[in-house]
Parts: sequence; C-alpha cells; structure tokens
Amino acid sequence: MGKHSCFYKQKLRKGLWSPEEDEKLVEHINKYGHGSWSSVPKLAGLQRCGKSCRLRWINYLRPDLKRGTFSQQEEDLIIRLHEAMGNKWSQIAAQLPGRTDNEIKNYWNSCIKKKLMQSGINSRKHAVEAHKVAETMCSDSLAPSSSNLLQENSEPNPSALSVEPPVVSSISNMILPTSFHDLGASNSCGSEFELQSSGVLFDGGILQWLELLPNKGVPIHINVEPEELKWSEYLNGTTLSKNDCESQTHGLHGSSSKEESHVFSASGFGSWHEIQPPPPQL
DNA sequence: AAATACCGCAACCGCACACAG
DNA sequence: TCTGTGTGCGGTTGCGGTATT
Repeated sequence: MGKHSCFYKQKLRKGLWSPEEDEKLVEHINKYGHGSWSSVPKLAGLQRCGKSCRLRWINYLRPDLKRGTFSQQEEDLIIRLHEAMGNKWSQIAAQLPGRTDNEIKNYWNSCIKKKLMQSGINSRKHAVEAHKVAETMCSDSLAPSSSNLLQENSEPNPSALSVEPPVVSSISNMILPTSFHDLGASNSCGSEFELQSSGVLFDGGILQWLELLPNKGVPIHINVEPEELKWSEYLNGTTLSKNDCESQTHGLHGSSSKEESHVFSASGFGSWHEIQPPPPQL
C-alpha cells in the first residue's frame, strides 16, 4: 500500500491543532458525521490529512472523553488488562470508557511502567510468566494445544488465550467474559470464566506484581463488546448515558489550557441525552 | 533571571488489515 | 483473485510546561 495519500499532498498542516481547526472539525462532524475521513478535511475546510483529523477527533475532540488524571481504580484496571493483553491499547481502552488508547498508552509509559520498575517488578517479564503459567495450567487440565500461548517473541498472545479452557491464569481473580471475541476468543464454557489464583504456581511470579495493587482482590469484569465502544457509534447514539455525556462534556471544558477555547454542547450531538450504555454482560 | 534537564502528552509515522471495485 | 484506498493500531518523536541548578 505504501504511504497515505496525504503524504504527497502539499500545504497540509502538521503539528498542534489550533482552536480554530478544532472548531471546524467539531462543527463539521456535528453536522455531517465524519463519513470518509479522507474527505473530512476538504469538507471541513482544513489543511490537514484525514488521518490527522481522525486522530484529533478520537483522541481529543470526542465529546465522551473523560480526560483528567487516572483514578486508582483505572490504574489498577490498566495494569491487570495489560497483564492479560499486553500492549493491546485499543482493547484496554475499550474497557475504560472515556479513555483513549493513546492516553492509556502514554499513561502506561510515563507513569505505571515507572512505578512498577521502582517496585522492582519488570512488568513485561511477569506478563510473559503469566502466560507461561497459563500454559502450564492449561496443559495440566483441558487444553488440547497450548503451545501457542507464548509466542516466539514472548509477547502475550491474547488470541492464544482464546482457545484455552476457562482457567487461564492467575491474574488476581480477574474475570474475563467468554465474549473475548475481539481477541479472537471462542470460549464455550459459560458466560464468563474466572481466573483463579494458585498459591503454588504463582509464588514469586505474576502475583508478586499484582500484589502491589491496593484492591488486588477485586474481580474485574470485562465487558468485551468492542464494537460498542467504537467512537463512530457514539454518533449513532448507542453507548453513552446522559451522565456520561454530561460529565465528559464537563471534562472537556476542563481540559488542558492548550485547547481550552472550544466548548461542546451535549445537545449538539443529536441524541446524546437519549444514549444508553450497553447492558452489563454478567 | 537564565540555562538546562526532565517529563507528560499530543501528534506523527509506518505497517497491517478490511473492503470495495 | 488482484489492486487500490481507507481505516485502525502500536511505536516513536518532539513540543511545551515545569523543576532544578
């Protein structure tokens, strides 16, 4: 495929977005939706490539963004999800409404990683260990083939998890649903499975890291319906509650000083107030 | 007060995938 | 089936703010 067409176009702006550009983009999407991103800059009167517009919208202008500092709960969740998924930021972000993959990725690289390192825990190493353990457990139980749990590069392999039996690893009582389909999952053992701790298996392993978490015993319920979290569906009014809209709109108002000039109205997005969150999948 | 170092985060880059024609 | 285009994602870069000297 090669480079994007925008690469070749001249006079396209790069770098930080100005408030005026933000305003144009928001106004355009409010009115018409984005349609094809490649056509957005032209229709909106922006000297940007479509890709840049998309990124700007998703990571900053989207009205449902929470922004602000991460709560302890969010941080814990990120750590556990990262343990299970590796650097699948988009999938991790799907479990944290109002957070973007970019935001989480940045937070991980700038804060969480540092904290874990300071605690003497190498998260990557332990992520790998988690999967090794999972492999052991699976081969001890039902798994017909668990060799693909650990890839050559030792990267956690979520899709490999998908074909494994319910007990996958010890990720601190993490509960994962069978609808792990965005990871390629096809678990047929009920509506969800629970990842149990095993004191013997995990002594000195992954639990060591997870023991650092303040609410380590709290199960995490992952509603893996990534499609529901695709931003484009927000425009169709399928995922946000009124409270979400209000709080997130408010959050946007309180965003960083760099981009404080634009203000959103929840009503400007059509049926925000009617949007309901997806039903919990328990 | 100025210079420098450090840090967080927005944005870009390049690749892979999906899909229409 | 092949090709071109659009989109999504993860990794990386570099700017701007803040802390330190």
